[in-house]
Amino acid sequence: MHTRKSILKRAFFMKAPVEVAREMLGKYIVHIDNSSRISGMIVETEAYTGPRDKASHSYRSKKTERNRAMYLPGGHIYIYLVYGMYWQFNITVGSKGIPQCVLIRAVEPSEGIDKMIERRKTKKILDLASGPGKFCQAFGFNRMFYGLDITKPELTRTPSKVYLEDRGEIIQKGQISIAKRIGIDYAEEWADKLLRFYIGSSPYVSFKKL
DNA sequence: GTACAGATTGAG
DNA sequence: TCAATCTGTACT
Repeated sequence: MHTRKSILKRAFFMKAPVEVAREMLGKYIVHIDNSSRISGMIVETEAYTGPRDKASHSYRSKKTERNRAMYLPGGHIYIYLVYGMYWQFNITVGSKGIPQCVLIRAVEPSEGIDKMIERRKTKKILDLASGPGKFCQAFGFNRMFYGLDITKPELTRTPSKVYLEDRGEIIQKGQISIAKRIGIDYAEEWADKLLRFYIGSSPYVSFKKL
């Protein structure tokens, strides 16, 4: 059977964060630059649902120099530094002016594994992208990617192209595990909401158990 | 201006 | 268990 690869378009991201977070599982994130082509299957995501969400940088519609990309239409990159050293890669979701996004927390490496090993300084495939900071390091994502539109890679003027691709992987509903988000204990009642999604059988997720 | 916590990670 | 180290916020 033949499956066609297709780049995910704007419409894919113009939905509720929870819906997009679930549908991103099984999709491939691709980064092409001058020297390499890197890709992997997304196996873990988190939804950040907007101004009411106490865990979100856009809680109470806050707008700062750091988070202004959250207000872009669905399909743009919101990337920021945490703990002074690790990048976190989000994709905006929904309409312009509504600050929602999905965080990519873990990826199963596919193409460019040698390059990932070089950047991550480990040969353990399970450690290459099994966490949001690890994933960014493996893929070479940093502030240069801030605000890029991943639905129009052909228009990108930077040397790098980034997009999500559907390669025909089917993730059944029963394969998706749901849990609390990681590292947001300060978010009171929002800390307990089940907004993390991952492929339960994947060894490439950031935490092996709940 | 100072102080401090954070959507994490790897070493000890 | 802890420290690395940048950004935003709440103070002085």
